[in-house]
Amino acid sequence: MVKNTRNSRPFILDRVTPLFARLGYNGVSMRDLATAVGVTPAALYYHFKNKDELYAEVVNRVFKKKITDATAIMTEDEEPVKRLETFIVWFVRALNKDKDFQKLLQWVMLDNDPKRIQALTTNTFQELFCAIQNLGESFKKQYDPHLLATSIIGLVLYHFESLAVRKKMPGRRAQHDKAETIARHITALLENGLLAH
Amino acid sequence: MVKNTRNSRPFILDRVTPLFARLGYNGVSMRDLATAVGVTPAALYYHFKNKDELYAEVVNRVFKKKITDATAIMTEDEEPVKRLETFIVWFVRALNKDKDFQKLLQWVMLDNDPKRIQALTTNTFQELFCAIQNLGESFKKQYDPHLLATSIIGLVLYHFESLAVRKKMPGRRAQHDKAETIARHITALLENGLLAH
DNA sequence: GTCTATACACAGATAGAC
DNA sequence: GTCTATCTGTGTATAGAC
Repeated sequence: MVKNTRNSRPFILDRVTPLFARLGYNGVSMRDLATAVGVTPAALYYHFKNKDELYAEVVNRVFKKKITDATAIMTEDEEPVKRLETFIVWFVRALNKDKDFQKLLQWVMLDNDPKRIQALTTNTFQELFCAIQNLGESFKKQYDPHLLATSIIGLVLYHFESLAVRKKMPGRRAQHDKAETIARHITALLENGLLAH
Repeated sequence: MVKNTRNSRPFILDRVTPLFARLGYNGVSMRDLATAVGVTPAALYYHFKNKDELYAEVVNRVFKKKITDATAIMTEDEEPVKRLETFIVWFVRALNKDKDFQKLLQWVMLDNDPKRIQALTTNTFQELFCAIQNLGESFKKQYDPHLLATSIIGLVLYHFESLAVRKKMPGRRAQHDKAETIARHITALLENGLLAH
């Protein structure tokens, strides 16, 4: 029987996600998290076995829906160029809108636990990565699919990963933050390259 | 007067760098670091004011020389295409060879301290970033220099940031780890794009 | 210059009252 | 379902012996 629906699992995850996203697993304590939820640490342990499980649920919840959406886009029955463009626009928008998603993606890449990496890869990323690889193959034989998929993802991601540093750079303008501007730049560069005439 | 030269500052930094690189600032304790050096925590506090200073020195030392080398390459008196290619080869090789450099670069991007970000940006990254921006401008007017510089860096970096996850992906081959292969792929993609005929 | 010993705050986690 | 109280380990950091 639920005594206080405000503090059930989804509510806790909502409150806790931004903290993990900003400071990482080792950057926050159960006390910090409890404070953010508005309860005591003991209450957290009623709902989640330990800190690890809480973190895993946060990451899972944030990624699951996004990746499903993305995979749907990638397997649509469109011509390759169109599919690539749709994906880039979706990816840029998702990263721009959901900062927690973007940050957690960054933290997850630095994780050292082989089990967590394995789980995340096979359960979450694999399907999308393969879809991007397949898309890449439909362009030209000259590019290795694995390397091409990596390049595409990195090209998009880094515009957000580097934000804190780039903000301090000379030549920086407000328009560089707009999702549409970034998406258009990436698409053009990826399709035409630097030396197109 | 130096009693034990084995444990002076450079020696400590050497021993401590891989730990910070692998686990991040919050992932290691002064006890861990002292053990890696082969001394007690108290000895560490004789050489460094606190953990913050130790970390700052590690990051600074690892980045300083690399960035100087890179900036030299970027300001050489060569034609743009050649300069870009040289830079990419250098960058890929540096990331491939020095895993600590690569990992610290990743950790630094997740730092939340405005002071540390500011210091690192102006003292370390700015010069190189501007050089890449300038190089980008010599290609075509159609690409925004700031966005283009970001794209080039991200294109290279992500091949290394994503390594742990990509290792578990189907379609992965040993050649994808070779610096030359990665550099050639990135250069080709960047210059010609996906739709070149 | 490095040690032993230790202070003291804070970490994750649990027991048991309500 | 959430609390108070608390255990135990580990965190950063220092004092003072050698």
